[in-house]
Amino acid sequence: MSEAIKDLLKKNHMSVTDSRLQILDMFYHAPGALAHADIEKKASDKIDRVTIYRTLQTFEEKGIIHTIPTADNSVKYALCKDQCAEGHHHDNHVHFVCDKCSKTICLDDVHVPEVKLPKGFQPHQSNMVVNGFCSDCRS
Amino acid sequence: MSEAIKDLLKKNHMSVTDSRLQILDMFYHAPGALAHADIEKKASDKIDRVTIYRTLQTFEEKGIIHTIPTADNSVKYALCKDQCAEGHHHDNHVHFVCDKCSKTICLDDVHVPEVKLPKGFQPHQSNMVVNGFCSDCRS
DNA sequence: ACATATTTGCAATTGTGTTGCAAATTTTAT
DNA sequence: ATAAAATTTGCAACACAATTGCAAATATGT
Repeated sequence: MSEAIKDLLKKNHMSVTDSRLQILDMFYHAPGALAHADIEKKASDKIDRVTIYRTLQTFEEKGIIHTIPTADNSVKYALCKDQCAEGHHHDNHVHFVCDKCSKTICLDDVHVPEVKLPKGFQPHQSNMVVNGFCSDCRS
Repeated sequence: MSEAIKDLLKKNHMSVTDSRLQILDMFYHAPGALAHADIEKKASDKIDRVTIYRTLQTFEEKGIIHTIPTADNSVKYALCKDQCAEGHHHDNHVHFVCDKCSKTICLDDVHVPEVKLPKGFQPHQSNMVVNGFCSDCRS
């Protein structure tokens, strides 16, 4: 099962270690985005807090995961659907945060619409986060 | 000069204090959004860290300022253009963050477009942040 | 299998935000 | 204008999140 994950690490020129395999595996099986705390809790063999921070940072730099700009300023991460270029993300999809179960989901197929900015502004990247009830939680 | 600011405080049933006048004044004269740290630095008569936190929180509850969901998960505040209802914000404008000077600006006239969500998702609120170069910084 | 390079875990440190409480300030009623 | 009541402030202490330096452990390339 973890062969594919190992390959992903190798393809990105990273050493294959237990922590990395375990964390990447979590992302592949998670229902939505993961926060540092989620990973810390779920890790079966305890992984050091610091290692988790460093792993997330490395994954992000390599373009394997991306951070999600939530409205409540908490930090969550999710897999980049298509590999992003190293040091350069290009995922322009909308993110959804459920107000009830607080699951955070990448809507890979919904991409952020363009907006017309006032004169002089030069846009590089747009982020959009929608809050509401997810399909599991709406009554 | 601060008469208008005093009135705003009174209108919202808040005691008129030096810290509040000073902080509100900063917002009225700031070029963009302010972070807690900005206020702490700029305050001429030093205002206690805790007082700043509490003042920002109160202003937000009263609908005088709103938080801005930046992509880097830092917390910034800006004036609500029209008074928001107490405990209920209704500003649906796009925010712009400059990648060079990192000024954060409310684009009051650009409002967040609707997006079509997948089946089952029930949206309540949308936030959009655009990064790029502001009118002062584009070359 | 060994030497080299990378990663990990620990301890210590920094940063951010919160809470309780007494002193100071503001408001309200007189 | 003054005194009592209510609110706000500043300080100390705390809780939690995140970063750094460094030695020990693990992974890689030959």
